[in-house]
Amino acid sequence: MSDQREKAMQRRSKQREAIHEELSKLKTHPRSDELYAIVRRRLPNVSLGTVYRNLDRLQREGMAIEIYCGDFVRYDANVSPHDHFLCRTCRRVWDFEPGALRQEPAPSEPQDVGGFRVDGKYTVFTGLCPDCLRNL
Amino acid sequence: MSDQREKAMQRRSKQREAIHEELSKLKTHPRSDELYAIVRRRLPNVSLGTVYRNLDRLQREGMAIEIYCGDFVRYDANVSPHDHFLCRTCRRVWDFEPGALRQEPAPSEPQDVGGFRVDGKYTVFTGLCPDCLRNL
DNA sequence: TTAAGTGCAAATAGTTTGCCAGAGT
DNA sequence: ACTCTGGCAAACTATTTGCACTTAA
Repeated sequence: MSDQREKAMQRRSKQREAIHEELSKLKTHPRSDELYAIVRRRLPNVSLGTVYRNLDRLQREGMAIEIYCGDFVRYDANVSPHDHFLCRTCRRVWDFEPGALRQEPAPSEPQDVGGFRVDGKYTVFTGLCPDCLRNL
Repeated sequence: MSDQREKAMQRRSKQREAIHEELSKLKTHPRSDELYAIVRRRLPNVSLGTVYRNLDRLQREGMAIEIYCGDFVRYDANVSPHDHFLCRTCRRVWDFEPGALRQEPAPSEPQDVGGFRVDGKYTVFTGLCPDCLRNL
């Protein structure tokens, strides 16, 4: 009764490495197209589809997280638990450690709560960033 | 120096009323197309564009909230602070009051934190819902 | 009467996918 | 060699928008 399926062999690729490295350097939580432009400076032939495929894979493997911003997704190579701030005006995302608004950290192991298996949590604060507040 | 601009007059419409009422009846956090199908039973000629326009307006007026699910948006007429759970498999959204994982409520008034004006907060837990856990 | 709101369809934009060539082990 | 991975472009899907017509006030 054992599962006979072969696990697909995982190969490394310079594209995925470049995508992960460039994402790791950034603190700006780039959109796919922004990261694509940056990776293209290193690998001029990389395609946007490859960026999407690898961001999805990195996320599934726990090496990146997705931040849903409504009209698009932003990516972050910092997978340690932290919150974000989404500016309603410029739609940039910032890391946020709000002191007085401190959150419970996400469970590090999947945890069963009321019949749900919780394996992640994300908190996004919304409002106006300092730049947009200044230009009000 | 006073602002002479006329504020645009706001009219009621049976479409917006129907959209808000039907959304209020639902506890399922529908997608736009799901709500569209329901409203269409009352107003067979409403268009999807009208549903979008009014959901956006209800949200801006504080009568509904948007829940970003990555590939689409879900809507909720319950604007009182509460968290959500997004199932990674079926991508349904549930209300979530996680007891041990209790959150700080969102600030009811805009609050300035480290140069940011925070006017909202949303927390989404992710994982597997009871149904999908059963079918594993 | 008049401009806000709607219906419709076309346009937009982010993301996904099929296919075949290319590369990692 | 075997098959995972990528490049490319077409396809897909949620959402937005332009425009002429309705309708609330």
